[in-house]
Amino acid sequence: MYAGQKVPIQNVSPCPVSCSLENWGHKGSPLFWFCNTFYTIRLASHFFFKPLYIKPLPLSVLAPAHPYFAQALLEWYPRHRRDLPWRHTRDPYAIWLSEVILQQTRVKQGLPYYLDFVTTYPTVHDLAAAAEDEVLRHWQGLGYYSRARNMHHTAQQVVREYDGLFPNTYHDLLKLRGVGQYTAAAIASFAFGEKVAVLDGNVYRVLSRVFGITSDIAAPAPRKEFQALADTLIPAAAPDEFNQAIMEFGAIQCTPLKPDCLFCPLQSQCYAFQHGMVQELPVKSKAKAGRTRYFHYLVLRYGDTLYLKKRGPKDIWQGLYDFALTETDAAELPAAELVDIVAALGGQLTTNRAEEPVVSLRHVLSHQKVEARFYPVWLEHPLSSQALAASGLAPFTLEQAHKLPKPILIANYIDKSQK
DNA sequence: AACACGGGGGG
DNA sequence: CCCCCAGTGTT
Repeated sequence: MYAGQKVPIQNVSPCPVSCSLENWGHKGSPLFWFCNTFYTIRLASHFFFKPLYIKPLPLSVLAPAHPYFAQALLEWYPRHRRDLPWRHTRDPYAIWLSEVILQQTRVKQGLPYYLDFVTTYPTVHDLAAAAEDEVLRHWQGLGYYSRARNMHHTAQQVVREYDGLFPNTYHDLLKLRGVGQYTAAAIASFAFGEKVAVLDGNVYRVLSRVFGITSDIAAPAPRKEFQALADTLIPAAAPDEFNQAIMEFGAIQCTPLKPDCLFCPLQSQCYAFQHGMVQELPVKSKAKAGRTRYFHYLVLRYGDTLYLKKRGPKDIWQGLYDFALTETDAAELPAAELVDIVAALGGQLTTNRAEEPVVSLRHVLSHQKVEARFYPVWLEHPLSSQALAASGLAPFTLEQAHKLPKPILIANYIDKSQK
Protein backbone atom coordinates (compact mmCIF):
# COMPACT_ATOMS: atom_id res chain seq x y z
CA MET A 1 0.00 0.00 0.00
CA TYR A 2 1.33 3.39 -0.91
CA ALA A 3 0.94 6.29 1.41
CA GLY A 4 0.43 9.70 -0.02
CA GLN A 5 3.09 12.33 -0.27
CA LYS A 6 1.49 15.16 1.64
CA VAL A 7 4.40 17.50 1.45
CA PRO A 8 4.91 18.95 -2.00
CA ILE A 9 8.38 19.16 -3.37
CA GLN A 10 9.42 22.72 -2.77
CA ASN A 11 13.11 22.45 -3.09
CA VAL A 12 14.27 21.38 -6.50
CA SER A 13 17.88 21.38 -5.42
CA PRO A 14 18.69 17.70 -5.00
CA CYS A 15 21.21 18.19 -2.24
CA PRO A 16 20.07 20.99 0.07
CA VAL A 17 22.54 20.87 2.92
CA SER A 18 25.11 18.16 2.95
CA CYS A 19 27.15 19.13 -0.11
CA SER A 20 28.29 22.58 0.80
CA LEU A 21 28.68 21.86 4.48
CA GLU A 22 30.57 18.68 4.08
CA ASN A 23 33.77 19.92 5.69
CA TRP A 24 32.54 22.01 8.57
CA GLY A 25 29.42 20.03 9.42
CA HIS A 26 31.46 17.49 11.37
CA LYS A 27 30.41 16.39 14.81
CA GLY A 28 31.56 18.76 17.52
CA SER A 29 31.44 21.92 15.45
CA PRO A 30 29.08 24.73 16.50
CA LEU A 31 27.19 24.27 13.27
CA PHE A 32 26.67 20.61 13.98
CA TRP A 33 25.50 21.38 17.49
CA PHE A 34 23.05 23.96 16.19
CA CYS A 35 21.68 21.71 13.48
CA ASN A 36 21.51 18.72 15.75
CA THR A 37 19.55 20.57 18.40
CA PHE A 38 17.15 21.90 15.82
CA TYR A 39 16.89 18.44 14.33
CA THR A 40 16.13 16.83 17.68
CA ILE A 41 13.32 19.29 18.32
CA ARG A 42 11.96 18.69 14.86
CA LEU A 43 12.09 14.93 15.30
CA ALA A 44 10.34 15.25 18.64
CA SER A 45 7.57 17.28 17.08
CA HIS A 46 7.11 14.58 14.52
CA PHE A 47 6.73 12.11 17.31
CA PHE A 48 3.95 14.05 18.99
CA PHE A 49 2.05 14.94 15.87
CA LYS A 50 2.17 11.63 14.15
CA PRO A 51 -0.72 11.26 11.70
CA LEU A 52 -3.33 8.71 12.65
CA TYR A 53 -4.25 7.80 9.13
CA ILE A 54 -2.12 7.58 6.04
CA LYS A 55 -3.99 8.15 2.86
CA PRO A 56 -2.89 5.70 0.22
CA LEU A 57 -2.06 6.96 -3.24
CA PRO A 58 -1.68 4.85 -6.37
CA LEU A 59 1.77 4.48 -7.80
CA SER A 60 0.72 6.19 -11.02
CA VAL A 61 0.10 9.34 -9.05
CA LEU A 62 3.04 8.99 -6.75
CA ALA A 63 6.05 8.07 -8.85
CA PRO A 64 5.97 10.92 -11.38
CA ALA A 65 6.09 13.27 -8.43
CA HIS A 66 9.67 12.24 -7.86
CA PRO A 67 11.75 13.19 -10.83
CA TYR A 68 14.52 14.15 -8.42
CA PHE A 69 14.83 10.86 -6.61
CA ALA A 70 17.32 9.36 -9.05
CA GLN A 71 19.07 12.68 -9.51
CA ALA A 72 19.57 13.14 -5.80
CA LEU A 73 20.98 9.64 -5.40
CA LEU A 74 23.26 9.99 -8.39
CA GLU A 75 24.69 13.20 -6.99
CA TRP A 76 25.03 11.73 -3.52
CA TYR A 77 26.71 8.54 -4.66
CA PRO A 78 30.09 9.69 -6.03
CA ARG A 79 30.68 11.80 -2.93
CA HIS A 80 29.88 9.13 -0.36
CA ARG A 81 30.54 5.75 -1.89
CA ARG A 82 33.04 3.39 -0.39
CA ASP A 83 35.95 2.35 -2.53
CA LEU A 84 35.28 -1.34 -3.03
CA PRO A 85 37.24 -3.63 -5.35
CA TRP A 86 34.26 -4.99 -7.29
CA ARG A 87 33.39 -1.45 -8.29
CA HIS A 88 36.51 -1.25 -10.44
CA THR A 89 35.56 -4.02 -12.79
CA ARG A 90 32.97 -4.96 -15.34
CA ASP A 91 34.06 -8.56 -15.38
CA PRO A 92 30.83 -10.50 -14.83
CA TYR A 93 32.75 -13.26 -13.03
CA ALA A 94 34.18 -10.90 -10.42
CA ILE A 95 30.85 -9.13 -10.05
CA TRP A 96 29.03 -12.44 -9.68
CA LEU A 97 31.54 -13.53 -7.01
CA SER A 98 31.04 -10.34 -5.06
CA GLU A 99 27.26 -10.48 -5.30
CA VAL A 100 27.02 -14.08 -4.15
CA ILE A 101 29.31 -13.33 -1.23
CA LEU A 102 27.33 -10.20 -0.38
CA GLN A 103 24.02 -12.07 -0.25
CA GLN A 104 23.01 -11.97 3.42
CA THR A 105 26.43 -10.61 4.27
CA ARG A 106 27.75 -7.20 5.17
CA VAL A 107 30.55 -5.65 3.16
CA LYS A 108 32.89 -5.62 6.13
CA GLN A 109 32.52 -9.34 6.63
CA GLY A 110 32.49 -10.28 2.95
CA LEU A 111 35.38 -8.16 1.71
CA PRO A 112 38.24 -10.42 2.88
CA TYR A 113 36.44 -13.41 1.41
CA TYR A 114 36.06 -11.65 -1.92
CA LEU A 115 39.75 -10.79 -2.02
CA ASP A 116 40.62 -14.37 -1.15
CA PHE A 117 38.38 -15.80 -3.85
CA VAL A 118 39.54 -13.55 -6.70
CA THR A 119 43.13 -14.27 -5.74
CA THR A 120 42.70 -18.02 -5.39
CA TYR A 121 40.35 -18.35 -8.35
CA PRO A 122 41.10 -15.47 -10.78
CA THR A 123 38.81 -16.84 -13.48
CA VAL A 124 35.66 -18.92 -13.64
CA HIS A 125 37.79 -21.74 -15.01
CA ASP A 126 39.90 -21.81 -11.85
CA LEU A 127 36.83 -21.97 -9.67
CA ALA A 128 35.22 -24.66 -11.81
CA ALA A 129 38.35 -26.80 -11.61
CA ALA A 130 38.59 -26.63 -7.82
CA ALA A 131 37.38 -29.38 -5.48
CA GLU A 132 34.19 -28.65 -3.60
CA ASP A 133 35.87 -29.23 -0.24
CA GLU A 134 38.44 -26.61 -1.13
CA VAL A 135 35.81 -24.08 -2.16
CA LEU A 136 33.88 -24.71 1.05
CA ARG A 137 37.08 -24.31 3.05
CA HIS A 138 37.61 -20.86 1.56
CA TRP A 139 33.99 -20.08 2.37
CA GLN A 140 34.35 -21.28 5.96
CA GLY A 141 32.94 -18.79 8.44
CA LEU A 142 30.76 -16.97 5.94
CA GLY A 143 27.68 -19.09 6.59
CA TYR A 144 24.82 -20.11 4.32
CA TYR A 145 27.06 -22.71 2.74
CA SER A 146 24.61 -23.54 -0.04
CA ARG A 147 25.81 -20.29 -1.59
CA ALA A 148 29.29 -21.77 -1.97
CA ARG A 149 28.03 -25.09 -3.30
CA ASN A 150 25.72 -23.36 -5.78
CA MET A 151 28.49 -21.00 -6.77
CA HIS A 152 30.83 -23.89 -7.48
CA HIS A 153 28.14 -25.67 -9.47
CA THR A 154 27.43 -22.55 -11.49
CA ALA A 155 31.10 -22.02 -12.26
CA GLN A 156 31.24 -25.50 -13.75
CA GLN A 157 28.01 -24.88 -15.62
CA VAL A 158 29.32 -21.64 -17.09
CA VAL A 159 32.48 -23.36 -18.25
CA ARG A 160 30.69 -26.38 -19.64
CA GLU A 161 27.52 -24.93 -21.14
CA TYR A 162 28.43 -21.30 -21.77
CA ASP A 163 32.00 -21.70 -22.98
CA GLY A 164 33.25 -19.88 -19.90
CA LEU A 165 31.25 -16.72 -20.67
CA PHE A 166 28.51 -15.58 -18.34
CA PRO A 167 25.04 -15.02 -19.79
CA ASN A 168 24.67 -11.31 -20.50
CA THR A 169 21.00 -10.67 -19.81
CA TYR A 170 18.86 -10.65 -16.69
CA HIS A 171 16.65 -13.31 -18.21
CA ASP A 172 19.48 -15.75 -18.88
CA LEU A 173 21.40 -15.02 -15.69
CA LEU A 174 18.33 -16.13 -13.74
CA LYS A 175 18.86 -19.66 -14.99
CA LEU A 176 22.09 -20.03 -13.04
CA ARG A 177 21.91 -21.85 -9.72
CA GLY A 178 22.25 -19.51 -6.78
CA VAL A 179 21.42 -16.52 -8.98
CA GLY A 180 18.02 -15.16 -8.04
CA GLN A 181 16.29 -11.95 -9.00
CA TYR A 182 18.57 -9.72 -6.98
CA THR A 183 21.85 -11.19 -8.21
CA ALA A 184 20.67 -11.44 -11.81
CA ALA A 185 19.69 -7.77 -11.76
CA ALA A 186 22.97 -6.79 -10.14
CA ILE A 187 25.13 -8.62 -12.68
CA ALA A 188 22.98 -7.55 -15.63
CA SER A 189 23.24 -3.89 -14.68
CA PHE A 190 26.80 -3.73 -13.33
CA ALA A 191 28.47 -5.90 -15.95
CA PHE A 192 26.25 -5.33 -18.97
CA GLY A 193 24.48 -2.03 -18.32
CA GLU A 194 21.02 -3.56 -18.56
CA LYS A 195 18.24 -1.38 -17.22
CA VAL A 196 16.85 -3.62 -14.52
CA ALA A 197 16.33 -2.44 -10.96
CA VAL A 198 17.89 -4.37 -8.10
CA LEU A 199 15.79 -5.06 -5.04
CA ASP A 200 17.65 -5.89 -1.86
CA GLY A 201 17.10 -5.07 1.79
CA ASN A 202 18.61 -1.63 1.35
CA VAL A 203 16.34 -0.81 -1.58
CA TYR A 204 13.28 -1.98 0.31
CA ARG A 205 14.18 0.26 3.22
CA VAL A 206 14.93 3.36 1.16
CA LEU A 207 11.80 3.05 -0.98
CA SER A 208 9.64 2.21 1.99
CA ARG A 209 10.76 5.34 3.82
CA VAL A 210 10.93 7.83 0.97
CA PHE A 211 7.61 6.77 -0.54
CA GLY A 212 5.85 5.79 2.67
CA ILE A 213 5.18 2.20 1.70
CA THR A 214 3.77 0.32 4.68
CA SER A 215 3.68 -3.19 3.25
CA ASP A 216 5.43 -5.89 5.26
CA ILE A 217 8.78 -6.31 3.52
CA ALA A 218 9.27 -9.72 5.13
CA ALA A 219 6.35 -11.08 3.11
CA PRO A 220 6.83 -12.22 -0.49
CA ALA A 221 3.77 -10.48 -1.95
CA PRO A 222 4.78 -6.80 -1.75
CA ARG A 223 7.78 -7.50 -3.90
CA LYS A 224 5.83 -6.58 -7.01
CA GLU A 225 4.94 -3.17 -5.63
CA PHE A 226 8.55 -2.35 -4.90
CA GLN A 227 9.75 -3.72 -8.23
CA ALA A 228 7.20 -1.63 -10.11
CA LEU A 229 8.23 1.48 -8.22
CA ALA A 230 11.95 0.85 -8.68
CA ASP A 231 11.41 0.21 -12.38
CA THR A 232 9.85 3.65 -12.78
CA LEU A 233 12.66 5.32 -10.87
CA ILE A 234 15.70 3.79 -12.54
CA PRO A 235 17.05 6.07 -15.27
CA ALA A 236 17.88 4.62 -18.67
CA ALA A 237 21.04 6.72 -18.81
CA ALA A 238 22.69 5.14 -15.77
CA PRO A 239 20.93 2.02 -14.49
CA ASP A 240 24.14 0.60 -13.00
CA GLU A 241 25.03 3.80 -11.15
CA PHE A 242 21.47 4.07 -9.88
CA ASN A 243 21.49 0.52 -8.55
CA GLN A 244 24.83 1.04 -6.83
CA ALA A 245 23.70 4.37 -5.49
CA ILE A 246 20.42 3.29 -3.94
CA MET A 247 22.00 0.28 -2.22
CA GLU A 248 24.96 2.30 -0.99
CA PHE A 249 22.57 4.98 0.20
CA GLY A 250 20.64 2.39 2.18
CA ALA A 251 23.84 0.92 3.56
CA ILE A 252 25.46 4.09 4.85
CA GLN A 253 22.91 6.92 4.95
CA CYS A 254 19.41 5.48 5.23
CA THR A 255 20.52 2.80 7.69
CA PRO A 256 18.11 0.54 9.58
CA LEU A 257 18.56 1.85 13.11
CA LYS A 258 19.97 5.36 13.07
CA PRO A 259 19.60 6.86 9.63
CA ASP A 260 21.41 10.14 9.04
CA CYS A 261 18.31 12.18 8.25
CA LEU A 262 19.98 15.42 9.23
CA PHE A 263 22.27 15.47 6.24
CA CYS A 264 20.02 13.56 3.89
CA PRO A 265 19.54 14.91 0.38
CA LEU A 266 16.07 13.37 0.23
CA GLN A 267 14.94 14.83 3.55
CA SER A 268 12.41 17.25 2.07
CA GLN A 269 11.03 14.56 -0.19
CA CYS A 270 11.00 11.71 2.31
CA TYR A 271 7.57 10.61 3.44
CA ALA A 272 8.90 8.90 6.55
CA PHE A 273 10.87 11.96 7.64
CA GLN A 274 8.08 14.41 6.95
CA HIS A 275 5.65 12.26 8.90
CA GLY A 276 7.92 11.25 11.77
CA MET A 277 7.82 7.63 10.71
CA VAL A 278 11.48 6.95 10.09
CA GLN A 279 11.62 4.53 13.00
CA GLU A 280 8.42 2.81 11.91
CA LEU A 281 9.46 2.14 8.32
CA PRO A 282 10.00 -0.24 6.78
CA VAL A 283 7.33 -2.45 8.31
CA LYS A 284 8.77 -5.86 8.84
CA SER A 285 7.28 -8.86 10.63
CA LYS A 286 9.57 -10.69 13.01
CA ALA A 287 10.90 -14.10 12.21
CA LYS A 288 9.68 -16.75 14.57
CA ALA A 289 12.10 -18.03 17.15
CA GLY A 290 14.04 -21.12 16.24
CA ARG A 291 14.24 -24.33 18.19
CA THR A 292 17.05 -25.36 20.49
CA ARG A 293 19.05 -28.45 19.61
CA TYR A 294 21.43 -30.39 21.79
CA PHE A 295 24.52 -31.72 20.06
CA HIS A 296 26.87 -34.15 21.77
CA TYR A 297 30.13 -34.40 19.93
CA LEU A 298 32.50 -37.28 20.55
CA VAL A 299 35.93 -35.96 19.75
CA LEU A 300 37.44 -39.33 18.89
CA ARG A 301 41.21 -39.40 18.90
CA TYR A 302 43.79 -42.10 18.48
CA GLY A 303 47.34 -40.85 18.68
CA ASP A 304 47.57 -38.06 16.09
CA THR A 305 44.42 -39.20 14.38
CA LEU A 306 41.21 -37.24 14.63
CA TYR A 307 37.95 -38.70 13.38
CA LEU A 308 35.61 -36.44 11.43
CA LYS A 309 32.43 -36.91 9.46
CA LYS A 310 31.14 -35.07 6.44
CA ARG A 311 27.64 -33.73 7.07
CA GLY A 312 24.85 -34.86 4.82
CA PRO A 313 21.96 -33.05 3.15
CA LYS A 314 18.77 -31.69 4.71
CA ASP A 315 20.32 -30.16 7.77
CA ILE A 316 22.59 -27.31 8.71
CA TRP A 317 26.21 -27.23 7.54
CA GLN A 318 25.70 -29.48 4.54
CA GLY A 319 29.00 -30.70 3.13
CA LEU A 320 31.02 -29.49 6.10
CA TYR A 321 32.90 -31.73 8.52
CA ASP A 322 32.22 -32.25 12.21
CA PHE A 323 32.73 -34.93 14.85
CA ALA A 324 30.75 -38.05 15.70
CA LEU A 325 27.41 -36.56 16.65
CA THR A 326 24.61 -37.68 18.91
CA GLU A 327 21.65 -35.34 19.08
CA THR A 328 19.28 -35.46 22.04
CA ASP A 329 16.04 -33.73 22.97
CA ALA A 330 17.36 -32.81 26.39
CA ALA A 331 20.51 -31.05 27.45
CA GLU A 332 22.02 -34.07 29.16
CA LEU A 333 23.56 -37.13 27.61
CA PRO A 334 23.63 -39.95 30.20
CA ALA A 335 27.15 -41.13 30.89
CA ALA A 336 26.16 -44.75 30.24
CA GLU A 337 24.97 -43.77 26.79
CA LEU A 338 28.30 -42.18 26.03
CA VAL A 339 30.05 -45.44 26.87
CA ASP A 340 27.57 -47.36 24.71
CA ILE A 341 28.13 -45.13 21.73
CA VAL A 342 31.88 -45.49 21.93
CA ALA A 343 31.50 -49.24 22.35
CA ALA A 344 29.22 -49.41 19.32
CA LEU A 345 32.01 -47.85 17.31
CA GLY A 346 34.25 -50.69 18.45
CA GLY A 347 36.29 -48.44 20.68
CA GLN A 348 37.04 -48.26 24.35
CA LEU A 349 37.47 -45.25 26.55
CA THR A 350 40.94 -44.95 27.97
CA THR A 351 41.49 -43.37 31.33
CA ASN A 352 44.91 -41.79 31.00
CA ARG A 353 43.61 -38.64 29.31
CA ALA A 354 40.37 -38.49 31.23
CA GLU A 355 41.33 -35.19 32.81
CA GLU A 356 40.60 -33.39 29.56
CA PRO A 357 37.40 -31.47 30.22
CA VAL A 358 34.06 -31.70 28.51
CA VAL A 359 33.57 -28.37 26.75
CA SER A 360 30.18 -26.72 26.30
CA LEU A 361 29.69 -24.17 23.53
CA ARG A 362 26.56 -22.39 22.40
CA HIS A 363 26.12 -21.54 18.76
CA VAL A 364 23.27 -19.35 17.60
CA LEU A 365 21.98 -19.48 14.05
CA SER A 366 19.26 -17.27 12.69
CA HIS A 367 16.72 -20.08 12.88
CA GLN A 368 17.97 -22.41 15.58
CA LYS A 369 20.18 -22.56 18.62
CA VAL A 370 22.76 -25.29 19.03
CA GLU A 371 23.96 -26.25 22.49
CA ALA A 372 27.04 -28.33 21.83
CA ARG A 373 29.07 -30.44 24.20
CA PHE A 374 32.41 -31.86 23.21
CA TYR A 375 33.50 -35.10 24.89
CA PRO A 376 37.16 -35.88 24.32
CA VAL A 377 37.51 -39.63 23.76
CA TRP A 378 40.92 -41.26 23.49
CA LEU A 379 40.70 -44.63 21.82
CA GLU A 380 42.92 -47.57 22.69
CA HIS A 381 42.79 -48.80 19.12
CA PRO A 382 42.08 -47.08 15.81
CA LEU A 383 38.55 -47.48 14.54
CA SER A 384 38.07 -50.56 12.36
CA SER A 385 37.13 -50.20 8.73
CA GLN A 386 33.72 -51.62 9.59
CA ALA A 387 33.27 -48.99 12.27
CA LEU A 388 34.32 -46.28 9.84
CA ALA A 389 31.90 -47.52 7.20
CA ALA A 390 29.05 -47.84 9.67
CA SER A 391 29.58 -44.43 11.24
CA GLY A 392 30.65 -42.44 8.22
CA LEU A 393 33.67 -41.20 10.12
CA ALA A 394 37.07 -40.86 8.51
CA PRO A 395 40.52 -40.47 10.06
CA PHE A 396 42.51 -37.27 9.58
CA THR A 397 45.70 -35.86 10.94
CA LEU A 398 45.33 -32.52 12.66
CA GLU A 399 46.96 -30.89 9.67
CA GLN A 400 44.52 -32.48 7.26
CA ALA A 401 41.61 -31.62 9.49
CA HIS A 402 42.67 -28.00 9.45
CA LYS A 403 42.24 -27.88 5.69
CA LEU A 404 38.74 -29.33 5.73
CA PRO A 405 35.70 -27.04 5.67
CA LYS A 406 34.09 -26.99 9.09
CA PRO A 407 31.30 -25.09 10.82
CA ILE A 408 32.78 -22.17 12.73
CA LEU A 409 31.66 -23.88 15.95
CA ILE A 410 33.87 -26.88 15.19
CA ALA A 411 36.79 -24.79 13.94
CA ASN A 412 36.64 -22.72 17.12
CA TYR A 413 36.60 -25.80 19.31
CA ILE A 414 39.60 -27.32 17.57
CA ASP A 415 41.49 -24.04 17.83
CA LYS A 416 40.67 -23.76 21.50
CA SER A 417 41.49 -27.35 22.37
CA GLN A 418 44.92 -26.97 20.75
CA LYS A 419 45.97 -24.33 23.21
C1' DA B 1 3.21 -18.61 1.47
C1' DA B 2 6.25 -20.56 4.78
C1' DC B 3 10.42 -22.41 5.94
C1' DA B 4 15.52 -23.61 5.85
C1' DC B 5 19.90 -21.90 5.72
C1' DG B 6 25.21 -18.83 9.26
C1' DG B 7 27.43 -15.77 11.27
C1' DG B 8 28.61 -11.13 12.89
C1' DG B 9 27.82 -6.54 14.99
C1' DG B 10 25.49 -3.07 18.02
C1' DG B 11 23.17 -1.40 22.21
C1' DC C 1 22.04 -10.55 27.21
C1' DC C 2 18.88 -9.35 23.57
C1' DC C 3 18.29 -7.12 19.29
C1' DC C 4 19.03 -6.60 14.04
C1' DC C 5 20.53 -7.83 9.32
C1' DA C 6 18.50 -10.56 4.53
C1' DG C 7 18.76 -13.65 -1.04
C1' DT C 8 17.89 -18.26 -2.80
C1' DG C 9 16.07 -22.78 -2.95
C1' DT C 10 12.84 -26.06 -1.24
C1' DT C 11 8.48 -27.57 0.50
